[in-house]
Amino acid sequence: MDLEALRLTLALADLGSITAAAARLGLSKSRASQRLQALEQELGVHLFTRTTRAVRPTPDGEHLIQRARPLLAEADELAALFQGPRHLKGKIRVDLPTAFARTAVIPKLPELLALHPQLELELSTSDRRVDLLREGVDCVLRIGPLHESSLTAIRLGILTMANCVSPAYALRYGLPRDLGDLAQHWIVHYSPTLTKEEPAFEHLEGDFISQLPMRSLLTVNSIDAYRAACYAGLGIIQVPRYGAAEDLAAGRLIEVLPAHPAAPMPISIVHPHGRQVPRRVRVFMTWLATLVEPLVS
Amino acid sequence: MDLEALRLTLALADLGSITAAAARLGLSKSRASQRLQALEQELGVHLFTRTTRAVRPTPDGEHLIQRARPLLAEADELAALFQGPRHLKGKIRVDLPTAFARTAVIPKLPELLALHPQLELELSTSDRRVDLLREGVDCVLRIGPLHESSLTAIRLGILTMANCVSPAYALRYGLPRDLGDLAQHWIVHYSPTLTKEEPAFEHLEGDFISQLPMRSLLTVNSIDAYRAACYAGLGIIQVPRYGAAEDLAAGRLIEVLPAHPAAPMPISIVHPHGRQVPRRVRVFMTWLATLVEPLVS
DNA sequence: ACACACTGTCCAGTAAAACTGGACAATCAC
DNA sequence: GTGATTGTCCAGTTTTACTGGACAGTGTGT
Repeated sequence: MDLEALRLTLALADLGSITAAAARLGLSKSRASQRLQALEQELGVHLFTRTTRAVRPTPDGEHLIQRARPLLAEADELAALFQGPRHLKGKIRVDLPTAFARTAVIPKLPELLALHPQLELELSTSDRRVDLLREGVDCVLRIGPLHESSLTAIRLGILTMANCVSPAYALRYGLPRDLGDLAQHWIVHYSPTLTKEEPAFEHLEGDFISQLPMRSLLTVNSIDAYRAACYAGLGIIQVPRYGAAEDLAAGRLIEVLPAHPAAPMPISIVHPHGRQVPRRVRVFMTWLATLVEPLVS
Repeated sequence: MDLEALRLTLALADLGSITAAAARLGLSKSRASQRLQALEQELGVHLFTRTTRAVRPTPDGEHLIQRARPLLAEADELAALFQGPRHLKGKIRVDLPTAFARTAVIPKLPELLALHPQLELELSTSDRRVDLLREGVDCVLRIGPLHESSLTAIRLGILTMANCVSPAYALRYGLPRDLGDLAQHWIVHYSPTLTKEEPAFEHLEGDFISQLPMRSLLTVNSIDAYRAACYAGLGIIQVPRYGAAEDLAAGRLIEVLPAHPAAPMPISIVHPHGRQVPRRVRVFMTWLATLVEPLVS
């Protein structure tokens, strides 16, 4: 069963003539007749009684028509979803992780805004969980595991992790050679909610995630503070490799225990719109995804 | 946009692999790849980010998937409507005009019931309006104009009319030669509701319907009484030609004023089921329609 | 009553897809 | 590294979609 056949059926019901229906759909009346017969044979029922003067639906035809009409309307709407005006307009409210916004998104923003001059963007950066619905945000980029909710999540990929220390730290404490050395080392404790979790070194043990408890000098709840603590030589941090790559190359950070990275972090877009996503938001999300793509494995 | 492409999209989303999706749909992976690219080009967006190891939907792809899923489910349901078990079973309650049931339907019933041994038919015959919903009737055949309502009506065609008298009438009053003669004649007054309408001779005046008031000896509210009155020589009756054909041929009735027939009567099936018509009812309606077909113009 | 215009169907041939199998570079597992 | 597997590309082949014209049947207009 194909949509074109249904379209023909509806045109036929509306116009009451194969010739007219064929003309509306832009095909020859021979073909229209053929397709109708093919559909009837496929379904095993007669859909229209045909005299030379009128084409009238049978009861079966009538039922097909009644159910096909909303179906086709929905299909057309779906097709129309992806073609609209060339330029976007309106306001989009977005929330991004601080570091990611600064390094990956904001530098590319001028291109997007130049493409869509009527677009207004309201970009907040935070690492805390944002109540999308309450704050009226259109979409957020989330790094880390997702908590299931009524929101729609789209996984963009995963970020591989790296364990890093600063040269100042290496000078004072040395570099760990294996997991056993970690008992003599310090980790910077990242705890978004500042709750009671114990500081630990997370690493992959085959396919499983292990937590190795460690000493910690400092607990922080923001990514910026996390990295700043590392620069200051306060301990090991575990961060996405993409964000550390530049610092590693420049020698501002040193990777340790490369054989024991933390579990890779999923990176996702989350949005509160159900399936009726405004076009401008959809396009923005697509654009965001293209920015993320080169960073993920 | 075609349903198969959407089906591929869904399979792709479920399985995360072009090879696997192609296998599920029973086509080569080359073709699956081609079709995906064709769809992406048609919509003008990338639907999946493809690495050699994983195929993941983009935000656009995710939206398409979410909306395509119910669409396809509905399409499948629609296709399934017309194929079911070969035999029908269950009870069908039908109401037919008395004369039509006796002459056209009941003689053919054995064939239908032989075809579907599990089918129970409850056939009531009446000419009054039946409250389908209250009485739990599955469908009725209605001859005459329809009153719009919440019920679904399917027009099967129109019945051409004939004006008839009995030989007894002709003997006593003679035959009218033209409309002017009717002042000297009698008509049998058919009034389903026995209300205050005046007896009249209905006839076509070009494309318009004219009512010519006439004298009447008797008013009846059932088709059987209507015809009986005519046989008894009480006046002219206006009936569908198909029902009178046999009597006319046998000389039991005589056609008068053949150039001035009453307005042709639409004949329709009316049923209270919305768009969810049980299969047995649908098949019965189709069967009924095939019976009606040779009788209508 | 007659020719006429027009209906839907049938029947060739033709153009256009749908589809396939195999080759290929890229990538992950071992 | 090596091998298996991924998605894509590229030929050729099969299948289908489609067309124009012929046809019988049927209302319309004169």
